[in-house]
Amino acid sequence: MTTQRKLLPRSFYQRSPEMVAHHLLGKVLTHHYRGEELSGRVIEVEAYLGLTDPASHAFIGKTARNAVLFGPPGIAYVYFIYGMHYCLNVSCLPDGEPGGVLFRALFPLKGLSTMARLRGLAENAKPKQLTGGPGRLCEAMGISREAQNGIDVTRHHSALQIFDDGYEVKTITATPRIGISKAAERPLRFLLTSP
DNA sequence: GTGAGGATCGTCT
DNA sequence: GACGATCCTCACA
Repeated sequence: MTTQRKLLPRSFYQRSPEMVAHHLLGKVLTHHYRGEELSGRVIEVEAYLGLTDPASHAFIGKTARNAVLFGPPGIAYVYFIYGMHYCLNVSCLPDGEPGGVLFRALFPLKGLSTMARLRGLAENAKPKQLTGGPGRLCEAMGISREAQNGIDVTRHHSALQIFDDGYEVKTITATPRIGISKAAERPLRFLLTSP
């Protein structure tokens, strides 16, 4: 089971957000936080298509906030929402074409006690309480806009990276996206049914 | 167990 | 000046 883990290359992200979202399930998100490794398996994501998707931040055109989505693929896009939460995305498609994938939930693997502390929870907190939700997983992983927006997740020395550890994905379920008001009916949310 | 409402601020009009 | 790719708490059943 413990095969060598491989850092996902930029070409992995240079595809449509739907494809990238689909293939990101089961991969491992890792953040080097103050000398400690925090990591979790990706179990829920959503695709945001760009100029053709009214729910996407990129739909309105390029602005200071969403510039990362219009840049090269494989870059972390972190934004602040509702005055209290951060959400983590990774950019997709070639340079110049906007698109991204939102990380909605992880299954925590390493650094559980640090995650619990960052979330303000007890050591024995359930995975869902720790990293089940876009805002929660950012808090648990120590991710903020100032520090992580614009980071290249395909570089070997990046604080934020995504690996393939050989985990075999069994069943993927597609459902409508959560918490949006426009184009809410499109099935662009993907999740693993058995982590 | 389920549902309503509040917190709180960066970003765009 | 309005609103949002959310989360938490507190009623009520």
